[in-house]
Amino acid sequence: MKTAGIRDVAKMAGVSVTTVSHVLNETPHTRVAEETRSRVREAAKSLGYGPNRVAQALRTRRSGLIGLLSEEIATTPHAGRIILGAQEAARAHGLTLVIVSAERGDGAAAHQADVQALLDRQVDAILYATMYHRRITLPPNLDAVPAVLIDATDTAGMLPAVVPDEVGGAVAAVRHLAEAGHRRIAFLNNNDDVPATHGRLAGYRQVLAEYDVPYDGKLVGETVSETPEGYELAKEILARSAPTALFCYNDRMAMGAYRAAAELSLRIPEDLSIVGFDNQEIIAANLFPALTTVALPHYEMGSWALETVVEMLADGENRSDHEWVSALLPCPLVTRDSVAPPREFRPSVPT
Amino acid sequence: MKTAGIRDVAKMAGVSVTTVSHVLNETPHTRVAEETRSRVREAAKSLGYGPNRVAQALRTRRSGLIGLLSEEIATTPHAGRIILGAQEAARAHGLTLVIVSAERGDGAAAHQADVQALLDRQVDAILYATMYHRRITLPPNLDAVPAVLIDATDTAGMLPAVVPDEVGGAVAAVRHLAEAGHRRIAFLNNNDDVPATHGRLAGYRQVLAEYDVPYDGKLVGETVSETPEGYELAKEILARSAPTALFCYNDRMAMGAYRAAAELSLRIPEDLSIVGFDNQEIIAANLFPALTTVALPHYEMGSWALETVVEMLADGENRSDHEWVSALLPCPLVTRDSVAPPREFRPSVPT
DNA sequence: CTGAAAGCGCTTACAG
DNA sequence: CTGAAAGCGCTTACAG
Repeated sequence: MKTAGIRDVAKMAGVSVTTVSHVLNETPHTRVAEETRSRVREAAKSLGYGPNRVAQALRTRRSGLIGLLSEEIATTPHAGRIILGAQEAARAHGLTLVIVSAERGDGAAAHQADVQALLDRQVDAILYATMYHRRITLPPNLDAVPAVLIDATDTAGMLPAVVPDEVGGAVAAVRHLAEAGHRRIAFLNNNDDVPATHGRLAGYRQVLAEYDVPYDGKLVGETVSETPEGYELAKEILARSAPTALFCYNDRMAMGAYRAAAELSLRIPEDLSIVGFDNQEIIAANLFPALTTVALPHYEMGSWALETVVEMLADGENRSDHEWVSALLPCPLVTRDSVAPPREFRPSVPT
Repeated sequence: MKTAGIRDVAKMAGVSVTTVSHVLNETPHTRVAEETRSRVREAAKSLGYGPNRVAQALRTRRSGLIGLLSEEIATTPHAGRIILGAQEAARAHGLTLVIVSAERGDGAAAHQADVQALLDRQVDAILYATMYHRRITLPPNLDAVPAVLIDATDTAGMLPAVVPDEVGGAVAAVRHLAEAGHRRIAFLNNNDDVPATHGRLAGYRQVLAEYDVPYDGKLVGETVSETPEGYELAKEILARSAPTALFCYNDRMAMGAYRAAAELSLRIPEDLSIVGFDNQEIIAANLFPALTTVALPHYEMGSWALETVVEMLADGENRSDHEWVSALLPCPLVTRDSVAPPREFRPSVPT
């Protein structure tokens, strides 16, 4: 039971394979009698014919394959959402995603072999994703096809890149707190030298400036972004500076802050408001009260990257890679139940 | 700057393309002078030649592509781990994974189009994964190539399938509790009609029997496996039956149970031991105390499926799909800090 | 309006 | 030990 080929369709319709190809592909500038067209289409359908994409690829030098190289596919749902965004966009263009999950670490050399494997597969383009927003050095062979970076920028700045707007996300979070009336807002930051750390701090300071509240170093702390450390840091800052709200570097840290609050008998959000970052659903939605946080646009980055690569493929002759514009995608605030006005601002109307 | 082809290598080495093909592929039963071989290899290396896999695929009728159809890629890290397991096994065999994320739901008809797209791509085999362990109806065109089911079994039982050993996982969890001395162990179950629900209950009962403790319906409750409901259910059972330990259907439910315990001023694990299921790292490792739970073997299911499909491909002539054996993969217990002996069993040695 | 033929880059009997 | 040639299933100038 081998599957039907174009020759079978031609035979059945009583035409040449040339004609079959033309009608099935709707080749422009080709006159084929309408009657012939429908004969061909019927034959194709009744044979369940689908063109062999491998043969097409060899002939047209377009494989319709897009390579996605992603670090750390397994650890968080983040990579999954990038994949989903890219995959759905790919499907809309008749493209197929081929995935290779690279070793962790920015070993450009290590990734070179993965890129080569993709290149041998004749992928039309490559999406290169890291597990969190950072600057990387690219494997040199990545220049063989159009490529875009996801959640990363390259140190040489040669490739279009799509990254989350860390500053904007932090602004949304802190402004949300400020609008609720908070002025003593602590920031529990991470201490890595990554864009998220700097960007979120910048957003925090920007909102402070907007509201004319002076930056107070005692309200800001740094630690590795893990829950136990988040707990320690939250306890320390809560004890030291009595903030009415906490802006946490990420949801895991917020989880630690929840515990610190509970230990100090601070109710959330009545006594203390908390905003996180990342929108890790499984944490944010399941914490009690559910955590208001900022979402990272992984799905959107995946689809943006795919769409961009499609444009590059269409317009490849006219521009070189670095002339393509990069994107800063918004990090929307996801409102749940962890924010309320501070005690002193609370209107005296009982709920 | 087009990439080198086999012809370029042949020219450079001063041999025919036939010879190049033979030495690079190490075709068995082919005598080629060692001196010629090294000339060819040097030429290939200096040109950076890698065979065009598309052309190879067309010629050999083996694409080296394995399709992975997965529902719900984005929601949990589960799919990511399946992908990773399959991808790493694929790489070891020189195979490449192509991913399509299917619509949620078991619409065999909807998935048929996705399978067809994979088939048009000439994938050698298909891995068909669902987002959680369940029984499904297969799209009819899935029989065109070797296929294996991941985390699912098909109602017709035609395909090899790899699923987690739900019973065994529950046994490990409950036995762990029993070994610590617990006898009043509550089970907070899910109320869906899925294998996990039935399997985990069976495992629970099995351990009870082992320890000669009679099954007590009052210690078992069902709810949808979400945190708020888990909280309600835990509170109810804790109040009603005073268990010394809780076995939770999954980690999210355990998260609700933690809150119930806190509200009742029950310390974990001193006053109450809790075991979860799923090992959702981000919850289990970040809860306080860290949650002892049972891991689902997603990575292992991915690699098992890939390896099986490779065997089917190698031995395809001799057996039909349904003669291949399915697998029940172990769900190992991951010990963290949420289990201790019950009060009455505690040795009087202070820690 | 339709078709014969070349060729994409390989592999593989087959011949020598 | 090595090579000439056919062919995988398509698309695409080109001719008629």
